[in-house]
Amino acid sequence: MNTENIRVRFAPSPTGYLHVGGARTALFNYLFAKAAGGKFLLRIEDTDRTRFQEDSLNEIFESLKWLGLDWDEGASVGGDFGPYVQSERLTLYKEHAEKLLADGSAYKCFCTSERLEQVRKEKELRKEQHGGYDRKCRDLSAEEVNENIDSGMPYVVRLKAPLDGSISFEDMIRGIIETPVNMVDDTVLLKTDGFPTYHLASVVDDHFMKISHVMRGDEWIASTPRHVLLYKAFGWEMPVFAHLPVILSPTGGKLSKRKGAASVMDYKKAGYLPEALFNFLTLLGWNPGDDREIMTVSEIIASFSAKKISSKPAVFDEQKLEWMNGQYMETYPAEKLAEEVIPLWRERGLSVDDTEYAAGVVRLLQVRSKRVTELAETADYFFKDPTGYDEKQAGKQLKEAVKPALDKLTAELPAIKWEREDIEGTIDSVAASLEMSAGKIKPALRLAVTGVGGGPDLLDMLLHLGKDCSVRRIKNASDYIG
RNA sequence: GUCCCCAUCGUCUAGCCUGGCCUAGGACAUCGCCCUUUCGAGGCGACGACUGGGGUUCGAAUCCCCAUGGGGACGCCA
Repeated sequence: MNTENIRVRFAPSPTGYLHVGGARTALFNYLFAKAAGGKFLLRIEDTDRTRFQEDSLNEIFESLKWLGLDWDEGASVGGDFGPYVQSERLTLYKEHAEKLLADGSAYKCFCTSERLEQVRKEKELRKEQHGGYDRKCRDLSAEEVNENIDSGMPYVVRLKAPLDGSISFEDMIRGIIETPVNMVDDTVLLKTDGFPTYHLASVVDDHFMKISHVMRGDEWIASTPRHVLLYKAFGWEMPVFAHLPVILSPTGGKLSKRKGAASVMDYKKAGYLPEALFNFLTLLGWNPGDDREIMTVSEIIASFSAKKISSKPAVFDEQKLEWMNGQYMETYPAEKLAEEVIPLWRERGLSVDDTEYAAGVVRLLQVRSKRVTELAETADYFFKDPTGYDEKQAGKQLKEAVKPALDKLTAELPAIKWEREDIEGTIDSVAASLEMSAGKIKPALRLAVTGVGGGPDLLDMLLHLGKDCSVRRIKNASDYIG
C-alpha cells in the first residue's frame, strides 16, 4: 500500500460530548495516519435527527483540538471530498440506495415500526432473539410494491442479505472473522425520512472519501458483515478494517458518564493536561515495543505501529492517569501552566496581578502537584496571609519555646539582604543564640508563613514571598502564640 | 437465548505470530526503608500474574480443543 494514500477518519455523531473511549478511537486513527504520512479526516455522522444535539458539534471539535488531534480534512476545515457532514450528502445516499434497488441487492419494506416491535416481542417470548427482521416484504411482487406506494405507504429500503453461507473479513488486529449469515438480517439502509442508516452512509462515504483503513470501536464487529455485503453489491474495493478494543470502567462494563468523569472536557476541568491524557490514552491498548511510557507526541508517532495494538479491552485506571499527569506537571513550562492556573486562582477570590510572580509560584508547586486544579487549590498562601494554622501542626510547632526565635527573627530579618544565604545565616545565628537547633525553628517558620505543614522548600518560599510579607507573617505567628 | 470478540500481577502491559534465552520483565497502586526543615516530591526495596482441564511436543505463558469468566452485537441508534 502506497503510504501517500493512507486515509483514515474519525466519524462521531453529534449526540453529546466526546468521551474518552471515542477520543481514544480518534487518537489511534490520528497516530496511524501520522505514522504513515497519511491523512486524518473528521466526518460528522448526523443521520439520526432524533438524537441530534446542537452544541455537541462544538464540544467535539473543542475536545479534539484540546487533545491536539487536528484533522487534515473534514468538517469545519473542508477538503476535496466534502461535504463532510452526512446530512449534507442525502442525495448521494439516495442514489446509491436506488442502485441497489435496481439490481436486486435491496428491496422496499413497508412494515411499520409497530409491527417490527411486535415481531421482536414474539421472538423474545420464544427465546430466539436473533436474526432480526422476519423478511416479510422481501418477496413482495412488483404489483404489491406499486400498490403500496400508490396508496402512500411509507417505506424503508432494506439490504437483501444472503440466506445461507457465511461472511468473513480480515481484521487488521484480530485476523479473519467469520460470521454465519443467519446473524446478518436484512438491515435497513434508508429510513422512511429519507435519511440513510449508519451502514449505508458510512460505506458510501468511506468509498467516496477514499478511506483506506476503517479503524473503529469493536462494537462494530458484528455489523461489519453487512458492510462487506454492501461493498460487494456496489462492486467497490473494501478498506482494511481494524476494530479497536473498548475501554472499560474500573467497575467493569463500558466506561460511561455514570461511572465517573467520562468526557474529555471533564478531564480538562479536573485539571489534567492534554499531553498527559494523550499519552495515557495511547498506552491503553498500545505500547511502543519497549518500556517507555512518558513519550512526546512525535516519539509516539515515530514508534507507532498498528501491529502493536492490543485486541483486548483495557480498564481506564484513573490513578495511573493522575501519576502520568504529575509527570507532565513537573516539566511543563511554568508560564504555560500559569495561564491555566491564574483563572482558577481568581475564581477562588485570590487577586493575581503579577504574572511573573504567579509563574514563580507555579515553579515552586508544579513538582508536587498532580493536577492543575490541585496546584490551584494549594497556593492560597502565596497570595494572602494565612487566616489560620493547621491545628495539628500548630499544636506541635507554634509553642512557647519558639516564640523567642520568631521574635528575634522579626527583629533581625528586616535589616538583612533578602537572599538565600543571608536568610539561612540569620536563622542559624538566631537559633544558635537561643541554643536551639535550626531544625526546630524551620517547621515553625513554615507554618507561620503558609499556615500548613507541607509545601515547597522553606527558603524558596521565603524568597518568593519577599521580605515584608515574610516578616509580617512571622510576627503574626508570634502574636498567635501569645 | 443466538452469534462474535477477548483472557499474563488489583490495574496498564512485555513475552505469544516464528515453542526452549521466562526461577515470566516494566509501569501505576499498595507496603516498608532512606533522604529532607515539611510533603501527596525524590531514591531504594518488598508484595504480586501465565483462568481451569485436556491434548500436541523431549519441552507450552507461547500451538490445538473444551470448559469457565468478561465484553460486544442482535433498532427506521450510531
